Amino acid sequence: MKVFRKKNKKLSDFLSEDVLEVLYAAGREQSYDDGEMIQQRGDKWRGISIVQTGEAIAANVGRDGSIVPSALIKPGDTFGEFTTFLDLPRSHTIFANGRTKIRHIKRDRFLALIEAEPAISQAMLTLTLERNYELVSNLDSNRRLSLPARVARLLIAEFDKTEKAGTIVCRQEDLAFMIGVSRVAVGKALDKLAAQSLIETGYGKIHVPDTVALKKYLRRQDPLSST
Amino acid sequence: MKVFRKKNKKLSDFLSEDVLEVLYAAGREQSYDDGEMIQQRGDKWRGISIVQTGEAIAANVGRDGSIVPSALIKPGDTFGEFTTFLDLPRSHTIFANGRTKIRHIKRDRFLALIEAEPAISQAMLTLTLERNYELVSNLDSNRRLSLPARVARLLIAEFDKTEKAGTIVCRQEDLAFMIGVSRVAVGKALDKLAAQSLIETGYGKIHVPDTVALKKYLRRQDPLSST
DNA sequence: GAAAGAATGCTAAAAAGTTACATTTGGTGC
DNA sequence: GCACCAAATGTAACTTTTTAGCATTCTTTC
Repeated sequence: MKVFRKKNKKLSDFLSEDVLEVLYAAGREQSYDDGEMIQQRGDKWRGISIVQTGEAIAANVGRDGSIVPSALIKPGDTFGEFTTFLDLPRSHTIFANGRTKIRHIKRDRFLALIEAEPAISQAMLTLTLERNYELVSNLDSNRRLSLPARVARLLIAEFDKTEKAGTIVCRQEDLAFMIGVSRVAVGKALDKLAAQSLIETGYGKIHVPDTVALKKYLRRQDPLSST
Repeated sequence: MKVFRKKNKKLSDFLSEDVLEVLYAAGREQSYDDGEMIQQRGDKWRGISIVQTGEAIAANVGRDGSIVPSALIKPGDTFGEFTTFLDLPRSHTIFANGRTKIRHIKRDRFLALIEAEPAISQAMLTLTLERNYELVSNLDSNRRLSLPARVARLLIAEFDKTEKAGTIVCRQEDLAFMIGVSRVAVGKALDKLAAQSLIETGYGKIHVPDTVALKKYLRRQDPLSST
């Protein structure tokens, strides 16, 4: 399964080298083999973890026992905030995707650290607000927009602002998962977009001949959209 | 329209009297009459606002121009975080609901303040993470659960943990709005719950004779649910 | 206690989404 | 290059939800 790249900012974008070093020094680095479990949903271990090299996949177990990946965690990304600040157990099971090194910082140690270095909690606050905003605007779009528009929104997000055209390599099933509907529904939505020549579908890929036109289409559907 | 109460924590739950005083002193108090507009979607004014007395309603403008309330902001609640930390324009239009006093703190002033008082950004971080967690678990439920189960979940959230039974005063339309479906669909879902004697519907109210039974029903539908 | 307004109930048709199964596509080994 | 297999997409029947209209029931108020 393809997990779409998150283009989000990271802690390291907000912290100076000095602070980062202090932060890293507070943790214990651990290596994981490809596929190895890093944490399990429900685990009580509390603290912040930072991916150093490699990547990890956060997943949930579906009702039928199948494993449903939900996010790709890349170098510089953190997880464990809920356990550290909200006293909640781990909400996802996380696996290493390829050989991966992760730095774990114990809760108490981390809390002491942000006491000493206020920049850390401010950086985390900014990141969390960003994520929050993203969640809210997704929720909002999903309410107001038709499925073709939501698909268009997702496709647009995969392009950099300046790209005029391009091909996205992904299966319809991946899009379906991200949006939270069935593959068939996505297929129909893609048909509708294709009927307006906004996209061209292929086997395992989708070509967008004119990103500007697609954005214009989305704006027509969603006047409030600022994206 | 009834807007469901948020039972969330507030900044004041995390900050000492001293810090709170400093925070309040940094702002300028402003009074609003009932219905007066406090901010408008798109406004560029940056800073944090804290409700002191009264309450405010955050709303969005629907596609048809109708005003759709989306949250009730109560004393102690804050808004404006996105504008302060993410450089985004105001995402909602906010009206005073009854005579309301609000303390506005300018962005630069606020940033200087959290530099001096790290406890503030840490408190905000905790609050934001909490909200984040709520959003994620909602998103998740909505994906996996049938409509009756989602309705049940919403009803359960209205009770305190200890309450064994009770009546919720709300229109089906309010439930529909919160879940994001039509009133008719909610009506049918309520019928299904009523058929299992989990609830009793009334005019503008819903009675839950046994919250434990309702929770049990929800858990049956959603094994992952911890709520 | 009648009238007006508010909320729910009901119906039917259309739209959107799901499930299960069929077909097409692209790679692999020979 | 061809036969085959797995992966990805397409199709069709079915279910859920929406929309929209009107009917009914409940509450408040005069």
